[in-house]
Amino acid sequence: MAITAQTLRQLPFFDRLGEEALQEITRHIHERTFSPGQTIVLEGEPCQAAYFVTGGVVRTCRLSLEGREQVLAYLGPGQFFNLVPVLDGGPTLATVDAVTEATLYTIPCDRFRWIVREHPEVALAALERLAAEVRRLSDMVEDLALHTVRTRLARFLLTHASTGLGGAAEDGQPSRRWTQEEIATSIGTVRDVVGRVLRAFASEGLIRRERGRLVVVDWAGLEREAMIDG
Amino acid sequence: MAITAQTLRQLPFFDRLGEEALQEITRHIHERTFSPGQTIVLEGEPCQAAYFVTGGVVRTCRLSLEGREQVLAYLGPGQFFNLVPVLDGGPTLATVDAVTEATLYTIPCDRFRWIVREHPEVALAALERLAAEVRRLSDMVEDLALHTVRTRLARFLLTHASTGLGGAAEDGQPSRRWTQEEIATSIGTVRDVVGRVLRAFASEGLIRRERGRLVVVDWAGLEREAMIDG
DNA sequence: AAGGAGAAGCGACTTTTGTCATAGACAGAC
DNA sequence: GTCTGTCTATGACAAAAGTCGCTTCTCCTT
Repeated sequence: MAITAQTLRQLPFFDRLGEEALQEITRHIHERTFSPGQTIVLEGEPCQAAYFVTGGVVRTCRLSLEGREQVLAYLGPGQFFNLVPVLDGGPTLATVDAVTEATLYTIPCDRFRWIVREHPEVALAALERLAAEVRRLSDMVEDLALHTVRTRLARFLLTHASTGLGGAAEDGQPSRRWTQEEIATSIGTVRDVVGRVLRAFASEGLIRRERGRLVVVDWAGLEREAMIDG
Repeated sequence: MAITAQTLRQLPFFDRLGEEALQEITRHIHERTFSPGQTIVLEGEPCQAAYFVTGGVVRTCRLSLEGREQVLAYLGPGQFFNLVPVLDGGPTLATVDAVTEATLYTIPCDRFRWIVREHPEVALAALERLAAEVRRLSDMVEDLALHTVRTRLARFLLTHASTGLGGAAEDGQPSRRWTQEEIATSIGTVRDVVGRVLRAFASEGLIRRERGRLVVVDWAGLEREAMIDG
């Protein structure tokens, strides 16, 4: 598929640019496709390019020497990664791999830096995005440092299950189906512990588990576990 | 002390601005002083202003309902806080209080936003700063999610003790003296545990403890505990 | 329909972390 | 000096988190 100024304009970052600028940028963008599980960039490597997700889902994560991993974010269409290393020229911040089949637009590092310098609108868009990132990460730090796995799991359930979690939810929202392993790497623990706490929640009547799906039964109760306000 | 274009120019963010712009900005900046322990901004409040530290040390932290706290950063002269809420207009991200007597320059929110929009140099400086912040926070998340207290404490010692920790270090660097409580809130645990692990390190000959000061004895050994590389 | 791979269930056990209670050490205030 | 408040030492204990081993379930492939 050809990359045109039209397709570019649909992305954040570029939605406020003029026609000529878009034309110019178009020449430096390439589209790449990755299959599930494939690694896109590796933590610690020198920064090569900036990436836009245009289709599918990718995740950024950190891994420890013992093989445990911590997911920093799941990213879908319209979202961006590698912004930090592109801006500061440092090594890649986290490993990114494709969760589903994913298509990405890539822009070489120096080219993107040039765009940011030449087009204040883009710089402002980048600021917004980084600010959001700082917010998210601060919340993660607080969660990990100050709350138990039980609390973190309750919060995860509240934010990821509208009414049911996994498969098509009852309200029609086809929310993603999460494995215990995925939940574990999102909230900073291991699969077994997630399973144990889910069992506890189920036996306390907070959630129901049917055919591998999780359904929130007692929303208020879960909120209590999540210690929303006080 | 009057705030002049000269004093402003010594700060990051403004060091690349022209004379007239600085003059203009000067009119909107106020200086305030805080005494140790005093709260400067409170997490969750609507954003009032952007702050520059010009003297002393402040810290940003999050607190839990149980009274535990997690320090996100210690900031000294030349450093900035409240950048995120100023940019995105959201609530204040973390509580900030003065560690020592501290003097700050404050710029009203909307005024700073205006400066960022009008002066791309400032926007770029802000990008740099946010990028650094994202890096730091990502590291914290990894540490908290994937490493034990023992490992985190070893890392803390390595990064905060050039050769000795607390009081004037042997190499002349008058590195700050840390209480166990402060260490605990920095690495996401509680005082008692820090004390316990320090005792362990001491009995294993990794550090020495003299008159309330900590001295790294076996740097390589500590690096092993910190799991630097593999 | 059988086989297999990935996911989940579950119990026993270990380690790590957090809590509590109490005592000592030390520095500065008066 | 004595007092007082902050910091530290230390052990006993409780709770949370992580590890292991093995079973069971499900869905997909052949």
